Amino acid sequence: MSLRLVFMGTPDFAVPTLTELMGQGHDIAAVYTRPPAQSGRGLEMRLSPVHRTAERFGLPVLHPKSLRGLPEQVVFAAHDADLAIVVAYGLILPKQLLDAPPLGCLNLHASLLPRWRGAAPIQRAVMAGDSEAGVCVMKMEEGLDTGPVGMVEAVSVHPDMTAGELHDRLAKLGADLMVRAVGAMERGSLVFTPQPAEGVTYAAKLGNEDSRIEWTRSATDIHNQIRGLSPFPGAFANVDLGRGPERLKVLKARLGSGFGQPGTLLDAEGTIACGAGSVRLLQVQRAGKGVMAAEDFLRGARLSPGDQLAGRS
RNA sequence: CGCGGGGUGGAGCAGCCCGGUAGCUCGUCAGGCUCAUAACCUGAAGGUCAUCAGUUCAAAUCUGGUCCCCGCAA
Repeated sequence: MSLRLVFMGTPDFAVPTLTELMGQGHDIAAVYTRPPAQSGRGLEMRLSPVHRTAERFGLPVLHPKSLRGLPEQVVFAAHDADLAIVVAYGLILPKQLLDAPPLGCLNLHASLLPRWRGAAPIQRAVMAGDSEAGVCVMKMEEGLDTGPVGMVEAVSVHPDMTAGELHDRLAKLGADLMVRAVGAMERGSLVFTPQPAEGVTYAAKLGNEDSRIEWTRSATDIHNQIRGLSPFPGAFANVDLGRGPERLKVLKARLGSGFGQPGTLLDAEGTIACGAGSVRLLQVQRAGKGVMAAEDFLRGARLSPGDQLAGRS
């Protein structure tokens, strides 16, 4: 009545799927995740979210650095799984491994394929201002997110929705979708449809420059950038409050109504002029400080309408 | 020991370098003005300046320890 699975995943996004599959009573032979790494303040070794979840369930956890080597493939084959479930794992699966389970490998991807193949589909979708997003379950092949799609679920994206909100929504929806897909797989009733050749886009990994706010861009672009990067890693602007440039993360904003010289504070409510239009800050965070409402920031920063965020000059 | 910022009335900050009456912008409460108000005027309450120890006649301010929060980097 249940399948023998191998689960492969790393970040928070993958956790609900693992939890749901457990809840369905599937036999999870092993959980693969990225190896613990030094991260965070103090560079402590940290386990991935999936790693911690798997340990809580008492599941065996494997975290090889790579799956290319023959020994790893032998270990993988020895799990004798019917099917492998891959959700934001972060390692490339070589062909031998993809072919190992009788039912193959299913991947949960957070976009409406073929749009946004790749590393950061949720953020890229929001940053691009997409009004629709979703999750897909596809059968994995060698190419990057190119496999035929078995199930899709779409959601509309509200104009002020953040990537974080969409992420949580899709993680839950995706978990549900994957459970249904696995069930259908078990009954042999899951039909895969090749991805259309049209409409392919790639969601490149987020780089440092992606999070810098350039006030000369249009208000819409900036607003999309802000919500696409919220709450992590956060879009930021360099501001000068009299002690040299410092980082101001903008976690939440909405489109404003004024206009003016890009980068100028227009009113006491925190409206900043952009290249076209303006955005009104709602929630910000100064370097070293906690998240605060824009009005609190303005009070402490002693800025007044007409000031340039980046400083005089 | 990766680099760095910070903990000051309910909120956000200043004061610290050059020790000696607790300040600013708000919020709260009371009263006033007003047809009315989130506006304006007047007044009030509210702080062991994270914590422990040290230096000193005197510490928010200098020194050392501890706890907590956060930015960068990864």
